[in-house]
Amino acid sequence: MELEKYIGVIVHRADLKLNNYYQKVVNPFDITVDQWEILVILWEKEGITQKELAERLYKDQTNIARMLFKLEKKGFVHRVTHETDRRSLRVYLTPKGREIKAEILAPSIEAYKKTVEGLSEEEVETFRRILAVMYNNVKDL
Amino acid sequence: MELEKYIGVIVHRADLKLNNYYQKVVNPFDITVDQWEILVILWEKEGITQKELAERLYKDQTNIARMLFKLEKKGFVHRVTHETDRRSLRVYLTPKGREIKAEILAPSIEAYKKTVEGLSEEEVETFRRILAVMYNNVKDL
DNA sequence: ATCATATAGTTGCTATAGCAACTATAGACA
DNA sequence: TGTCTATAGTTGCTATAGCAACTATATGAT
Repeated sequence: MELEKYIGVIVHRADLKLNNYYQKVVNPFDITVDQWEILVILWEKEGITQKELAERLYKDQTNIARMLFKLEKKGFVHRVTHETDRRSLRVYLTPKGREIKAEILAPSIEAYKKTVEGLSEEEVETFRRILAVMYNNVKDL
Repeated sequence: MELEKYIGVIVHRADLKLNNYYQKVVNPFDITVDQWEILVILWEKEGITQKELAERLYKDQTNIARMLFKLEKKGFVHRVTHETDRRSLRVYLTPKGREIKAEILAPSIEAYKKTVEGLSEEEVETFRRILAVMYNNVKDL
């Protein structure tokens, strides 16, 4: 069977190119794409714990911790021990972390538009639906 | 804009899950998914150089070299200096590398079937087409 | 033949992914 | 109170990704 027939192979290749492009979009803000994902969640709601952040982003708690460490070092977030559960850390944005929200929106939307260029809304919706089916097909295997 | 609206985000999540599943499929053979990709190419044609392998797989030559080093260490391939261009290395399979070809085929096809379960052939084709459009949209940006 | 440039591959660095082992704290229960 | 178990987070390890700098060899122009 040819390599390109495997869904995982072509999705992986697309993922790399997409990530590459999105990285260029967020580069001017001195963050990585994954760090940007964290910020998107925090712009919506601050004070959540690392564990909640990991669940929300479907990412490993280990890596969320490391990404937050880098974001903290760069001055975008700070972490505070949870008042009633001293095992947990609540994550908050710094002024610097809040500032870039507005600046990054336009280039983000632009990136989305460029990604789906030449496709109808129906096609994009179809794509989302089929991708979700595949995701659910393999997620617990 | 919501995080899940971004194509890169959902494709990335799907990619991770797919890779995770495929890794479990090839685990019994003591290889990683990316090492399997290299073997698939070599099963079709041996003696190609690292550079050709990288181009064929759309991967970084640096990483191909490192993966080949691991495959060589595990005894699946061996590398021979090109006869007329001593900068190049030709990659060949060892008997061990050739052997697993037949064994790995059935589980691979099974994995493909599980991935596209519940989808018609038309839907899978549509998915491939749209993914290709998105890939081409961002590949040179 | 010589010299400049291009190419194949390697090394080193930083990023995320994911797993196992570990620390510290919480919570339940005798 | 003391103990057992569950949970939040960290550390260490190995994998790929991608970029820059480097070595060695090849090639083209003069």
